This record gives sequence, C-alpha cells and structure tokens, in this order.
Amino acid sequence: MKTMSTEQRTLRADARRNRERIISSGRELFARDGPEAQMDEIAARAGVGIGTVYRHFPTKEALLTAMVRDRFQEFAEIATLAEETADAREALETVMLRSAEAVEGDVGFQLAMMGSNQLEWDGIEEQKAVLAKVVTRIIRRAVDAGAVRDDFTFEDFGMVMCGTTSTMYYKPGSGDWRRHLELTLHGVSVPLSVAR
Amino acid sequence: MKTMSTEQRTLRADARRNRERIISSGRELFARDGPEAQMDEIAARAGVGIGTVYRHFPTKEALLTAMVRDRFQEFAEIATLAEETADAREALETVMLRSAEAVEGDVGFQLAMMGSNQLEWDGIEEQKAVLAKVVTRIIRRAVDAGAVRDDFTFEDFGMVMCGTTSTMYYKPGSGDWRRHLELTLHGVSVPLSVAR
DNA sequence: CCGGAAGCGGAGTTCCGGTTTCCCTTGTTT
DNA sequence: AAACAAGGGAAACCGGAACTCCGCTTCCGG
Repeated sequence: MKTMSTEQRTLRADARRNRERIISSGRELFARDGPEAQMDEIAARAGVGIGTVYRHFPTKEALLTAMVRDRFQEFAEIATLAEETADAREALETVMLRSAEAVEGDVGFQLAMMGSNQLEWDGIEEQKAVLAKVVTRIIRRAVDAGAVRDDFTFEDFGMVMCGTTSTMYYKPGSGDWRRHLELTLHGVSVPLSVAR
Repeated sequence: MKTMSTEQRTLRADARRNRERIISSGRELFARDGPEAQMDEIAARAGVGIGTVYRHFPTKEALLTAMVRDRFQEFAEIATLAEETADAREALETVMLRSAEAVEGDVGFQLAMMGSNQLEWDGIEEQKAVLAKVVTRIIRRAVDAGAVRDDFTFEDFGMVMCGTTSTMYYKPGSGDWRRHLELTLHGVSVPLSVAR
C-alpha cells in the first residue's frame, strides 16, 4: 500500500524520471521566456516527446501551476526560516530580501506573481495560506517591536513584493530591484508621525 | 508645400475621420483587454473593416505604440501642470498621483509600462525625454526643500510608479494602489537618518 | 460632372502553438 | 519469458488571430 503522498501513485521508474526532467526543463524555460515558453521546446529540452509532457500534465496551465506552487512552497520555507531571526525588523527584511532573490531571473514567476489574482491557480491557496500565517506573525512581531509602521499588513507585504517584482521584470539583470526594495523598506520602517 | 507636422500628409477627409475612430476604439479596447485586444474587434468597434485598420497602422504593434506615445505625452502634460504647484513636496506628490490616476483602468498601458524596457517602442524616446526633464526639476526642487530623501532620482521615480502600476494591475478596481503609493511616498519623504 | 487616385472592406491565407491520436517500446509481474 | 499494461513519441489536427489581396466605392481637382 503506497501512501500516495500527493497524488503520484506507483509511477513507473522511468516515468518518474521523465516527470522530473519535464519539471526541471519547464522551470528553466518558463524562467527564461515566461508563459510564452513553448511546449515543444520544453519537451525537447527534457529529451522526451510532447505526448509525454501531456501524459504528466494535461494542459500547459497545469504545468505552469505546478511550478508556481513549488515557488510558493519555497516562499513559505524562506519565511519560516527567516522567522528564527532574533531581531524583529531583520526578520521582516530577511523574508522580503530572500523571497525577492528567489524570484530573480524567473520571468515566468514574476509575471505569474504580478497577475496572480487574475487567474485562479489551482491548489495554490493552501501554500498561500501557510505563507500568510508565517509572514503575519513576523509582521506582528516587528510592529510590536516598534520597528515598522503599526498599520503595516500582510496585504501591504504582498503589494510591496509585487512592486519589487515589477522592477525586476522591468529592468532585468540590473540589480535595481534592490534599490526599490530598500526605498520601500525605508518607508515601511518609519513611524507614521515622522514623515511630513 | 505642407509642413507635414508629424507625418500625416494630405489625408483625405474621410480617411482622417476613420483614423481617429480607429485610435479611439483602439484605446478603449486596449484599455479593457490589454495587448490581447483583437484587431477584428477594434475594427468592428471603429465601424471600419480590418483592411482599413491595417492601412493606417501597418501592424498591431504600431497601433499599440501610437497609444503608448499618446499616454507619455499626457504624462508630460501632467508633470508640466504639476510643476506649477507652490509647495515643492506637493508638486512631486501631485505628479505621481495624477499620473497614476491617468492610467487607472488602462490595462494595456499598465502592461506596456511594466514591460516598456523589453520592447523598444518607436518614437517614445522623445516624449520620455521631456517627461524626464520636467520630473527631474520637480524632484530637485523637493530635495532642495528637504522634503524628500536627497538621493531620490528620476530613475527611482520610474521604479516607484511602476510598482504602483503593478498593484493596479494586480488588484484592478480596488483602489489599493493608492495605499501602495502612500506607503512609497511616506518612505521617500523621510530623511535617511530617521529610519532605523 | 468625369476620371482616376485614394481609400475601404472583409473573405481568405498563413502561421503558429496547444492538444490529440495512435501505434510502438519498455518495464513489470507472475 | 510471455503477456500485459503503462509509458513514450511524433505526426497530424485544430482553432485562433494577425495580416494580405483585390475588386469595389468614395472623394476631389479640373
């Protein structure tokens, strides 16, 4: 009796191998070309036929979704890790910086993130919920420590990350997004009364 | 001898009329659907045939470019107007706010803006240069008045506007981008030494 | 009011990329 | 090692959307 961890039943050995290859080649190409990446090419780079790709992922969007889900998973891990940081403000800074770094150079995900409210990605909600929980804790801690504006929320966090991402997309390769993030953090980390 | 103001030679009366219609219907549909907007539909809404559209704009991208150029023109005007504001900081705030408002609900331009470094829009450079000049003056004035971080630049301005735009795109309809802009302005308007 | 150039329309062409199909190959099981 | 299923491959298929072509219509100067 297999536990069928997520849904992959007793996949034949070679099949599993191919699946991995497809995912990794998909990640590469979506990273480079965004959603424009072509199924043909993904298959080719994975060294399999198109049919095989479709055996594993019924549709292009399914493949895309799988990668996005992975990324959110990664975010949740990053956040969890960052939460261990002793300094409250640094913890928040770390999540943001590390998350952004994780996405650098992944055009596909950048677009996905910026437009993620438009499409309804399948099983992303779950991962998103975990992320939200952890990040909310981090924010709360930072607020309590007086390290950031006390009206800063998880929603804001999302917006701001989105903004940083847009700079990544807009000026790929230049590290300008760091500047953008820095500006933003600067604003966030100052009590309301000081400005103006 | 005609002066041939931009490039529109002795266009026949009806042709000119159609051109206008195409532009305005194009603007509408690009605003609603983004670059996905279809030439067929644009033609239909303009009440002309597809052939006519292609007579005026050799390619879809050409049409898109024309609209983007118009928008940049508009930005330059907004900036020029804002420059007259007496208060230095308010002038800067005004450009940003008005520009953002101008773009609200124009999905096509939002995307164009976020990705505007990727494609090389034809004659946009000119409009962009004007904008840069005016905005730079506004920023300098604000800096001199001690109203914003003294390392704030036109580049930053672009990034930040892009970020705000991304929220517009991400959460269309919600006015959330105002919050985003507010957060950003807050950060920008505080001297460096205060934060942290 | 005529001639013809400029403009129009929209059906058809072309290209492109996701998806399906179907037959062959390979792994697994007994 | 035979049989059977699971997996693989790639040649069509298919739809959609940008663009072309060419006969017809409209404007406008003489």
